[in-house]
Amino acid sequence: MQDNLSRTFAALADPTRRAILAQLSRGEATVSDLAQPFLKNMSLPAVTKHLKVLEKAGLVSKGRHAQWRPCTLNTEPLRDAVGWMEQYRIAWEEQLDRLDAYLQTKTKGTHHDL
Amino acid sequence: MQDNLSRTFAALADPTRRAILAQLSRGEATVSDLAQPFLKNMSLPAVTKHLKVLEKAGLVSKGRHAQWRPCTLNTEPLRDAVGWMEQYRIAWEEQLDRLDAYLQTKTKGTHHDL
DNA sequence: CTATTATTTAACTTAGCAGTTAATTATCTA
DNA sequence: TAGATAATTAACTGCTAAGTTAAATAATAG
Repeated sequence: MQDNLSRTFAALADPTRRAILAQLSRGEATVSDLAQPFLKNMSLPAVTKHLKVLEKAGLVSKGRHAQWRPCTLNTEPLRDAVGWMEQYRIAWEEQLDRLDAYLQTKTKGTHHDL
Repeated sequence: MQDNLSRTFAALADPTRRAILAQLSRGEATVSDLAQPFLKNMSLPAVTKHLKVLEKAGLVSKGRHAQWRPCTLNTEPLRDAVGWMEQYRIAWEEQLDRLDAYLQTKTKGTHHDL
């Protein structure tokens, strides 16, 4: 996976990783804090691996404090991803307009107007 | 890959597929239209597969016109993806604020103010 | 029916991801 | 130093994704 944008989207393409980011958006957390909600379903090394994917995408930074590794959210890649999607805003607003127009012509011929 | 959001992000995690979407945002195109920019680097079946990934994510719809399959962009999954990211807007605006504050304290002590 | 164009499917290879358990490293505390 | 806690690394498995070439299907045109 060559480029940053691909790495970011790939990192987001997993519900566990998205949940980790959601948790980090509420503040710093250690690896075991982050792992705790998942330990019924997966092992700690699995969470470590997910964090590594998020780190490589630049979405998470890991610090050191004694034996803990406090993690923080880094939003810059998210901004880049949204930025890439913004280029489609025109296209999707057109689609909403078409839907709008369609719904209007649809109601025009029925008894539901008014 | 269970859920729609994961499928959408996974579909976006490839530069070829993003380029296909970019082309479709400029209007309807057939499979060979879409494939043409890539045929130096990959085969036509490879493009067919990429399109299938985009279809399964709901990002592309394929019609029929004689032997051609005209493809169109479907932006709804993109809206969902942006919607998911919006929940981090608060977090990332805080980051911008912190950066801002940092830059201000940094300039305060230098000769660069004014 | 045959040939041509557009696209897909089949069968296969290669590589990487997500998970596991067991062992290792890092750090603090007694 | 020994033991406990936090986290990572190693080695392995199973699955899926991305690409290939060759064959099959869909539709048109002669």
